[in-house]
Amino acid sequence: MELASKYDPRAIEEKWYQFWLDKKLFHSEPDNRVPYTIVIPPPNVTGVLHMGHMLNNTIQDVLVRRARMQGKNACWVPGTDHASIATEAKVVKMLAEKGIDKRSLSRDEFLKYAWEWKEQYGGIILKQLRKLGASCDWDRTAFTMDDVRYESVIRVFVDLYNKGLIYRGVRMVNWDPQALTAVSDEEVVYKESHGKLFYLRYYVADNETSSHQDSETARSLEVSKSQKYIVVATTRPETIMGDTAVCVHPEDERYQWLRGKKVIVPGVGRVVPIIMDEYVDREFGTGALKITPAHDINDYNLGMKYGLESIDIFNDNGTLNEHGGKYAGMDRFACRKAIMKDLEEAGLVEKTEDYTNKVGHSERTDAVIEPKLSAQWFLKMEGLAKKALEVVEDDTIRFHPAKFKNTYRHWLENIKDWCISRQLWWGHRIPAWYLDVNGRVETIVAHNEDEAKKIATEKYNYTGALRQDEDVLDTWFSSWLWPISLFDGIRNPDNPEINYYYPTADLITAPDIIFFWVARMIMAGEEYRKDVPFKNVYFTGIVRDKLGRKMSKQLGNSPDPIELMEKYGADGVRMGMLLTAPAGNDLPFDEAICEQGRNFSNKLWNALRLVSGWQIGDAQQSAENAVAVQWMEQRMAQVIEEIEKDFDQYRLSEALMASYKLAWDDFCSWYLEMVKPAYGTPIDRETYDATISIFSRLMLLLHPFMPFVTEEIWHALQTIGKDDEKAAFINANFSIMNQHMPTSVFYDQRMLDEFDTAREVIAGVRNIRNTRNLSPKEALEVSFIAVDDRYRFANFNGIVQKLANVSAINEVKEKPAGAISFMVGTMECFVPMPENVNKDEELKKLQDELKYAEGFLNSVLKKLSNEKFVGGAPAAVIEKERNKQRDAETKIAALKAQIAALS
RNA sequence: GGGAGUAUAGCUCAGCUGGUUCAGAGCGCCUGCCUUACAAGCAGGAGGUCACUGGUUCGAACCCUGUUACUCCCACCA
Repeated sequence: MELASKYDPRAIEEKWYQFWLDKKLFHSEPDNRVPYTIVIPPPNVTGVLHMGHMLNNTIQDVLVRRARMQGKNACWVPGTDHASIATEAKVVKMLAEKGIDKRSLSRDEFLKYAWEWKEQYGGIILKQLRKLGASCDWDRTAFTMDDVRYESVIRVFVDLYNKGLIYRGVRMVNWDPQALTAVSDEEVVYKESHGKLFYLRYYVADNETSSHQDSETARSLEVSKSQKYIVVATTRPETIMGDTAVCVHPEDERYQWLRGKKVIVPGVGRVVPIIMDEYVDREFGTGALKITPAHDINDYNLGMKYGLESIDIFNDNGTLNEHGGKYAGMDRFACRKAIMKDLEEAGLVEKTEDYTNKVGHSERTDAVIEPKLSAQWFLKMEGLAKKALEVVEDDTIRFHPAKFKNTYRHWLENIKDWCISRQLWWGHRIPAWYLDVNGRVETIVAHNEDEAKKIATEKYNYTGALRQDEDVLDTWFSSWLWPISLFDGIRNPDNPEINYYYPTADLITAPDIIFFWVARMIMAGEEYRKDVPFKNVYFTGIVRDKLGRKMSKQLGNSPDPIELMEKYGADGVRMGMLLTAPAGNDLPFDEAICEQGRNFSNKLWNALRLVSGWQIGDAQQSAENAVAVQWMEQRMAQVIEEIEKDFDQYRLSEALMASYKLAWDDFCSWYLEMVKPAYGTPIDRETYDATISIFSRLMLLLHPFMPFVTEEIWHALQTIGKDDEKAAFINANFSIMNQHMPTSVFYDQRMLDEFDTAREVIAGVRNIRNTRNLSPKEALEVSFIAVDDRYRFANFNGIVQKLANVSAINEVKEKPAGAISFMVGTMECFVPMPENVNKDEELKKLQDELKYAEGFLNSVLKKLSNEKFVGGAPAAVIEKERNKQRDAETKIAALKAQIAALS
């Protein structure tokens, strides 16, 4: 059968993926083999594949495929994440486009829309992963909100609550007054904004009784201009209604006189204490800070520390509430203007400056974020963090690259309790119910409403309606259970699956979620399995564009992965990504590198074309071919050893590069050229079989990286020249996927060294041809003087003759007259060519070489004459230096002789 | 502001325990080739003061000091 000269991945990739699915080759069930488990970092259920996924999943697939071929029971579990914030935002937007306001819907109505959305768009990304060749066990596909996972989350919440690790508390959240929801820190974007810095006078209240006076009296005090005051700088004068203290640095000499005093909030008349705390930056403004505990996170912390009152002056929509006094009902920004006007008039403003600072805006609505106190659920971190840190510190879990240990440690040592509630509807609703008993609100945490009702009856003798908490859990509160919940290890902690597959082997993820996800999975693992969730964490880099910018939708600098795969083939794109992606390094993505991958597929394809065209003759194997096969075997064993080492250290790009060079350079450029029969002549059976075998094993080595082209070629090689057996072979489930990965074996280093010499001789001859414009068809002669057995290459004589088109190779004692020379180690090689020798050129070349050799010898001699070196360096090192000396001396003598002969 | 990291060829990176002729690889570039598998190819070649500075050592790309530049993470200044 004729093969096209260009490899076309499209049909081939589709064919084999379907084949693998049909034969259920990705499916895993517990058995006697060693398990190798990877759980996918679940992408957002409504997301689409981007370059980050491509990288991440390619790496997972490489590891899984390799493990499978190593005879392990490989199981890669796919799934998606409900991604509460992102998904809810998308649904809200979709509804808005239809003219539906989320606030007009009931929770159930909204969730119905959300589920519809999920059914429609959910899982697109998993389909896309198939194009990439991902060998996931699709039968196990999970979703963080499917029944098993939902129930697992609820159980864990109840369990942790009962253990006293979950509590409800008040915390400052980022409030979006437009969307009327709290948003996470990640959804706040800080923007430079030009505002003003207002300097306000806070008069000292001398009369101690003034703190109990009504505001009328206070206001009359305030107009008494004879009194002293302190000036406070603020960007947000509208919040002074919530001021409950003024803070200065305890060592600030300017304000020592205020120690223990009280001041009057301008325009408000409230008398508040002066407090002293080192938090204050003396350099900023006037070194005095007004404290508004309800509306600033730092003020809130100081308020807690000094037991200050917290006065919330805003409504949820950003207008002032009843605490705003005359400004009540006014928008916060309108209020800012109004209040400044009033203060100016009252003479309470010292000055106003232009000021640029960063103001948090909501990523979604662009509204200015208002810090707001609200009740939230928290998970205590202390005990969990301690264990999670230990297992990484003692290398029970290894990070690749290890530098991320530092980041991890730093975070865990400064960890705060985890706020696990979110004011959203899409997610796992918090299983807490409230009831009023004798005017008090009681909380019941239960697995479901029925259980809650039962508890209400038993504990409080209450049979009325229960009110469930409106919030849902942070998305990470389900993903942290992922390695356990995927195998139902929360609900059924002793089931055969969890016992077999857990702990998983490797986790492949991006470093930006080391805290959100990695650390928390480790905590959950320790808490619910008393064991780590994985043994290695491979941190991928971030995919950037050529200019080093992060890929993003806004910039439009992200190529569409599907289009890329159509252009270069999935194998080409996989290889392109892996070649530039050492662990933990950012990856400046350039389409050109996928081209390299495509070219490589094509190279392999053409090697198949070559081999499949060979006719087999009756001749005995020639000595040259026998040597070629032997050498290729040695070389392959050597590279396999390298590859194994690379994989052990998770250096995937190095492993791929080594395989690439083995296939392209050693196999195609050298080996195939060595054994390739002349046009029209057959090849001997022995060499042919060896070539098929080597080629096949090469495909095995490459298969984890380039699954499609290797399966195609491997199949072709097994059935080459046996068209009638092809169908049966395919039906028999034979796949490269379940072949055994070649392992390293002993190899003969001397043979490899000898070939290197031969290769240099070949290169030397080719170079002479090249520089002198000699046709490759014109056979040349080579002679050499070998003073050192290390540089003999007798076994490769025939090969040198074939590849360099040399008619004869002679060992000589003296340099032949009229020859061009070159050196390989200490061996002098000559190509007799009297008519072509340019004496001056030759002389210059030789003299340059001599100069270098002499310089080199000098440095070696210097070392060897240094007593401290001879005394201090290891014997092996000294021996090496002696060898260098001998080699250099030999070479210098040879060069001098040549120079003498020429001149 | 706190923490971590990086700096080697035009680009992206290796260089492991300081010691081979150590200054490497891939891509790119240059030259010559449509040589019966492959121009998505073949052969050959040029490219670097290992950021800078001082030190340790018989010996430094590698260890230490400082400087500079960049990157990332965390916190965020009224």
